[in-house]
Amino acid sequence: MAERADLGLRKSAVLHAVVEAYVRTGEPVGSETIAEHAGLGVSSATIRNEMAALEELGYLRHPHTSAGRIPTDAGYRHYVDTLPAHGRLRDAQRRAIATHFEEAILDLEEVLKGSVLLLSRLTQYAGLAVPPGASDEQLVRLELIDMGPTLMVLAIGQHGRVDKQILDRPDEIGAPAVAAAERKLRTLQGSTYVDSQARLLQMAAGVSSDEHDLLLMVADVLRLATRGERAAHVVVGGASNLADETQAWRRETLRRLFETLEREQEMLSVLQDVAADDVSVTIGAEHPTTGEWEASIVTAPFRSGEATVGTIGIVGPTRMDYLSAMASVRAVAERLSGIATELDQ
Amino acid sequence: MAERADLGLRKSAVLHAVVEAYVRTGEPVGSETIAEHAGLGVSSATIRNEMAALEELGYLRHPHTSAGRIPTDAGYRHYVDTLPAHGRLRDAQRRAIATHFEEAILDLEEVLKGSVLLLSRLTQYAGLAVPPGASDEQLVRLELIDMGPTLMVLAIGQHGRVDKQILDRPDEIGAPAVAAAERKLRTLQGSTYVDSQARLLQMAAGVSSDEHDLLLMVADVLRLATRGERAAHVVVGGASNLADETQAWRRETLRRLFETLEREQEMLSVLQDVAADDVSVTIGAEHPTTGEWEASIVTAPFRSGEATVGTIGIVGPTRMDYLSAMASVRAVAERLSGIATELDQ
DNA sequence: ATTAGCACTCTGTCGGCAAGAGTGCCAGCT
DNA sequence: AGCTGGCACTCTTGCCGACAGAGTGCTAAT
Repeated sequence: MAERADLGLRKSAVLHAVVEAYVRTGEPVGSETIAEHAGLGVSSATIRNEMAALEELGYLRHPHTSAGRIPTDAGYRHYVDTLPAHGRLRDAQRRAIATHFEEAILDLEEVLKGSVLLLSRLTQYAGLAVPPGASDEQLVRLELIDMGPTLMVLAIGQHGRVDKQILDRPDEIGAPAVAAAERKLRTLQGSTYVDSQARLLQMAAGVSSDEHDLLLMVADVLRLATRGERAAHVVVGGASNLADETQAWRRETLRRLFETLEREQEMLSVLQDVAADDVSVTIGAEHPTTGEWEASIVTAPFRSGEATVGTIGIVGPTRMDYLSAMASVRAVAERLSGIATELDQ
Repeated sequence: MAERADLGLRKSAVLHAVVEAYVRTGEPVGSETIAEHAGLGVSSATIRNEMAALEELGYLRHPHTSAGRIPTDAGYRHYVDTLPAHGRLRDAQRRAIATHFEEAILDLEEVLKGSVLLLSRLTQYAGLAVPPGASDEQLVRLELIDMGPTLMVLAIGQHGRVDKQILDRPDEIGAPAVAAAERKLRTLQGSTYVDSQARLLQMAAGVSSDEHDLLLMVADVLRLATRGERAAHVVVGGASNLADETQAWRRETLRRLFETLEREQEMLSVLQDVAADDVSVTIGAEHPTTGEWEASIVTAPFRSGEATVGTIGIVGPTRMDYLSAMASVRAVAERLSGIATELDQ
């Protein structure tokens, strides 16, 4: 962020004006426009000089000799980093959020689905969320259900999460081994997912090979529920907004974007890369994946008490209304923190 | 299908040739092309006459005076209805299907997700599926779990389906009522979803108002699991294929298509409208929704024994390779029938 | 340091024109 | 009676050149 100081007040103001005009119109913006509407009290020639300097610094670029300027990813970055204050929501948006969170809260997973859709409506981009893992949640149930040819591991958490996994049942494992394992599992009800996982590994050490295998499988289900592949899936909503014709994506880019949105694994790793302590913005080529999409991601963590438990945000074109997107994401994340904290009482 | 006879062999052959050429190239096809490549042994002038007649009948249309012909929805319909035989899969496709179904089958829901992706890869369109409801499945578990401020209804079916619903717990319902309801629920384990539902309604008649409400809520969870909104959700996969640039959709149409694909309810009702006993094709304006999309849907039911339990298929542009799509959908549906039947033993 | 002025460059659009594709129809042939 | 070759006609597409418009970059003056 050394550039911020280097840039000087007026250059910064010009950059802001260019970003805002370009985001609004989608057209490259010329010096005249800025001179007239940005209220800087200087002529277009001066703006031209500033713009040339900003281009030299890598914040703006030129589609061709005689077109206006477009912000580069670095330009958007500087813009975002120097936004004077938190964006304000429009009244309608504020009301939409208030209304949305009026309903009774029962199931955090459902709330997240709804919140992602809410964000997609507020911003006209696509909403994303990573739900909490179950680490510190207590197990209300942990069962191994004998379903004949298969076994089902069933874990229910204190806040209503249900994880199931159907396992192939190796022929050599008989009902007694299952029953024995099942008895051990019952003793874990009431402890947390992480503790249970550890205790399962201990238990598995001192038992018959059949039972040993079963306990390890159960431990694995808990592992998946606490983090990683299965439990921490990604909730996507309102992706169709991205196909809107006002978004300037080429067809091929759009296809790749949708393709990745379908792959939970990949989305998860991207979101883990970009997540931060506060509202965080990742612009275009700042991350390989968003670079490929010519897209930006705005995320914010939500917390239960002090601990970050999940992430929510949006993905949209680099030509994004960052101020409004950040305000919406921040507002929704705050509400979610409230809900998550309350549910964890 | 009266038109089929009316049409005459040669007209039909011309229509087939036009459809196939258009599907292959995406360009309006002229009489010359057909005369040269369709092997009908007549001149282009004759083809022109036939084409004019087909246009008169509403099977072909003309983008403008001097362009080739494009099939109308009715043209595709006739083409599909008069396809001489079942399409054959290419060896690579056959192998892809065989490989895909080699894995151990544990969970029908997982199998469906995989099958939908398989179909989307085989056809380059988007895969769709409606999973079975639970009507005749037996309940392995039916529980009402007291989670403090909320209650969770949990139903587990014999084939591994898990339905949960978190309920708001009205203040006036105390632990005794929950425990009493819970005892009644246990007696239902082993009966089918539909039977249990009926018996719950009977039970609810003769008990205290608190318990009455609880039992009705549980019955409602079972109702949703057997049909309708919640249980019979729609599995979608490979939707990004539809954004491929070779598909001629306008941006706005594409957006609407994606938007609807996100709405399970709407998709479900569309799929229920178009489903039939065998491989079924719905072309463009034959259904309001597919009409709006300029798309076609190919579906086939899959069965357990004799009973149809679910639907699988694809959605793609009306300019679709119907023969190959039908062959793929048929092949996958047959495999699924095998799996569903086996799981139901 | 700023600005007015101006030459320059590049895009986008429009009209015209030629080539090409494909039709529709007619007259003659089998 | 049905098919076909021939031909005029129509419409699209691509291309060219011209032109207006937008916006820049530079220079000289303040």
